[in-house]
Amino acid sequence: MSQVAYLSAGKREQTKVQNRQAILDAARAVFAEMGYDNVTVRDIIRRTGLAAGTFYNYFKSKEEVFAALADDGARRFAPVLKELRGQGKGFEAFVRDAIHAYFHFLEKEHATWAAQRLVSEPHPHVYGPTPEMGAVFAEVRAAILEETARGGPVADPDFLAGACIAVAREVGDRMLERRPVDVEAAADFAVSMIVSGLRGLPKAGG
Amino acid sequence: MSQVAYLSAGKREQTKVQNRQAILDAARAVFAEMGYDNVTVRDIIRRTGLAAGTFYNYFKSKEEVFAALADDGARRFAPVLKELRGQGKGFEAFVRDAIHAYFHFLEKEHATWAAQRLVSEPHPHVYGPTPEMGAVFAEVRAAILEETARGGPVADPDFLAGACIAVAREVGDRMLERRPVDVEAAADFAVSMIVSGLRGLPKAGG
Amino acid sequence: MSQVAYLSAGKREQTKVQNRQAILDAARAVFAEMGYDNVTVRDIIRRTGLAAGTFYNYFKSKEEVFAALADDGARRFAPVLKELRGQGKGFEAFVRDAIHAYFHFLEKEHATWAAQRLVSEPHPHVYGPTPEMGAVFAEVRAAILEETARGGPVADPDFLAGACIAVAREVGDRMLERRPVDVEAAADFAVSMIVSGLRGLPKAGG
Amino acid sequence: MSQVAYLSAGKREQTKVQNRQAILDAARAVFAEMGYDNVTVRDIIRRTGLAAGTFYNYFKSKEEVFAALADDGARRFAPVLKELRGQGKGFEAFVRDAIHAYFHFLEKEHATWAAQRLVSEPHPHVYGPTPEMGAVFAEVRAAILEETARGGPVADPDFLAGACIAVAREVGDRMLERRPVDVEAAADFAVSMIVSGLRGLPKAGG
DNA sequence: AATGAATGAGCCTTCATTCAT
DNA sequence: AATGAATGAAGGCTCATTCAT
Repeated sequence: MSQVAYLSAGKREQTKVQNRQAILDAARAVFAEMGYDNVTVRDIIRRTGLAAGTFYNYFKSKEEVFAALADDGARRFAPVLKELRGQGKGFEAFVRDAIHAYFHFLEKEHATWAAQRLVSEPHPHVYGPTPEMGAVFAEVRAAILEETARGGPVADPDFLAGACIAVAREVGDRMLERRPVDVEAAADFAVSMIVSGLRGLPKAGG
Repeated sequence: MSQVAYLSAGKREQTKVQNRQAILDAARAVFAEMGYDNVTVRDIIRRTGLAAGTFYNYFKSKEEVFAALADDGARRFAPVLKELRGQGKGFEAFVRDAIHAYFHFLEKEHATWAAQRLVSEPHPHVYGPTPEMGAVFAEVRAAILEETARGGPVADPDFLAGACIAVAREVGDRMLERRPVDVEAAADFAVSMIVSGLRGLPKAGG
Repeated sequence: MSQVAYLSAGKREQTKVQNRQAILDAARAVFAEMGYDNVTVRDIIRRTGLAAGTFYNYFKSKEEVFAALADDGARRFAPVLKELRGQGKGFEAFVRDAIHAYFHFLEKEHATWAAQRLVSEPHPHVYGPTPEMGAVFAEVRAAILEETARGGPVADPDFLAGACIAVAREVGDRMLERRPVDVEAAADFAVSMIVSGLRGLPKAGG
Repeated sequence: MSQVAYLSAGKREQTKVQNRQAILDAARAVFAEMGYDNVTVRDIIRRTGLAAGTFYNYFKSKEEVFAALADDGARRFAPVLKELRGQGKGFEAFVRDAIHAYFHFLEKEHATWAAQRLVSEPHPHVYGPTPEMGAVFAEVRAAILEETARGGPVADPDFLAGACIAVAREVGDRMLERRPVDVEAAADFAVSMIVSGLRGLPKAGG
């Protein structure tokens, strides 16, 4: 029994992992299509082809799937940001790199998300959170605050972080909606807006 | 009943208008308290004290109430923007005035809205649309695009409008969450971010 | 509108009362047939022919229906017991009259209940509480305790009340299961068991 | 595995018996704690630590476990009753001995059961069957009928057996709920009620 | 045999919507 | 028009049972 344990861990375990992933994938898709609030557990499970009850073998609730997705996104994007921060290239370079990294991340990982706004037209859903965004935003915000602490603009940090995030998010969203997706152009625009915007704010000690 | 019909708007008419307004008011309140997605028609009518069926004499659905609220907001805010545009004080002045007008509007009309994000904490709702915002945004966006057309930055207009709106929205939201609500500070910040950001973008013919 | 209020209170109210009664009747029947624990709200509502949701217009839960039935039973039987107590005919006479009253009550009001044990054969349900019984038992118990306090047997009052109730209940149940239902014979038996049993217990001051 | 098959009951056999017993023990415990009706198969197997599917290697359903427990109880209590019957000490002595034996059995075997009614307070569960009780009652009833046949009271045997059983059951239940558990007092009370009660009934040929 | 994930029926409950009054 | 009870479609969730491993 245990002599093959170092292999793929048996068919059962494999299926289990696959199912879990299937649920996560389905959840991501329906969250994107219908917006978190409008999604039901049944919507998620229906898309997987699994039985209704199976969902509850993996997650206790919609919230838990969402959290898992967010963790997932954070786990994958956080290292990138951390490395950028460690490079010590200065504030504007960091913003530039972070935005580019984020936009590339968005594009690579979630090309499918563009559907979100289009599909949800009939109901007044405007900004649906996507799980990874929440996680990513938290990271970006932390990074920005940290940079701010190092002699950056002294404007209200919450307003600042919020505004930067809002711009990146907004432009990133729109980027994904377009065909073809032009990451460079979108990132350049966002960087320009943010960097210029920051320059206009009062500096510490200035 | 009809013996008083010689008045300008018989009692029926009066009640009709009042009921409609009661529903709108209740809807605005519960949208603010629970977030659009979580509101049920029952929540709305329960707050009016009217009977369930009465709702359907005025609106076909929650969506329709939302749209009506948005219209309402637009109707009240649009004239303000229009006047600002007509003053011909130049681009940056317009942005400044528009932002201030919007933030004051937010504060005056909807001081109660600040509750929205706080109460919805337990679930990952991030950006809840509020009806007036949709309408206001549409106005602001149109105004910005118009200004852009007059020799403003040539950056992608969708990105630009989106980014400006996003900043105003984000900062405005955060402003409402604070105690005390400091409209001037928030507006100054938003104006600074946007105006500086715009300056960094390439000008037409530049 | 109000000029007919002294009449049957309008068709709406009438239907409402009828529906409520239909649910109570259905509940009584299925409680009897399947035992309280095994009954689902759907079992109840299914038997009424009403829609599933309608149940919740009248009761919040199975428990509430049960309580309503119990109240009902108590309301109808309590006066009878009270009168018996007031007659001051002495202890044994009271027991005799109470048992007879109870058995007649059982028979008149709930001849349909006999189904209970027979139908529930497949599952090990032994003693299902029936709503009225709970109420009636509470009354009988109180009456017995009161009598006990007047110089009756000094045996443990809980044991005593429990035993009397158990005998009445048991014999009453069996009586209902038989065809024809012979109230007199059953009541005589129960009275005899209880009265003789009581005589064997030590008296106060004896 | 089979290399130890020369033992009286190979390991498999051993485990098989142990698992069966584990399920029975767990079932008894949860029946006592939550009441038969509220117990799910999952509750039972969860307590054993076995896998869900394993349950079905031993029993087809909750009902079957219940029956097995009842058999078990019967198997252990029946010999006691049989011996009492064989002693030929007369009717009342038999009743006395049987009641005492039953109450002692209750106390020894199931001291833990007292929880049953207390924990199930919130719902109107009144008399939950416990497996052994069913078996024991069957035995007691048979014994009583047999004694009745030997010149005892000629009252309706079903009423009589039912009433005796009901008294024993009721008082036994209440006994278990008390602290400390006083078997003698409870048994004396029950015996007194039953014996006196029987004396009041018409004798055969009397 | 034991395992434990998958299944899907079924329960409770809420809700938008209809419609007789 | 206003009323508010009835309706029935979902949705969340649990559970007995099966079955591949």
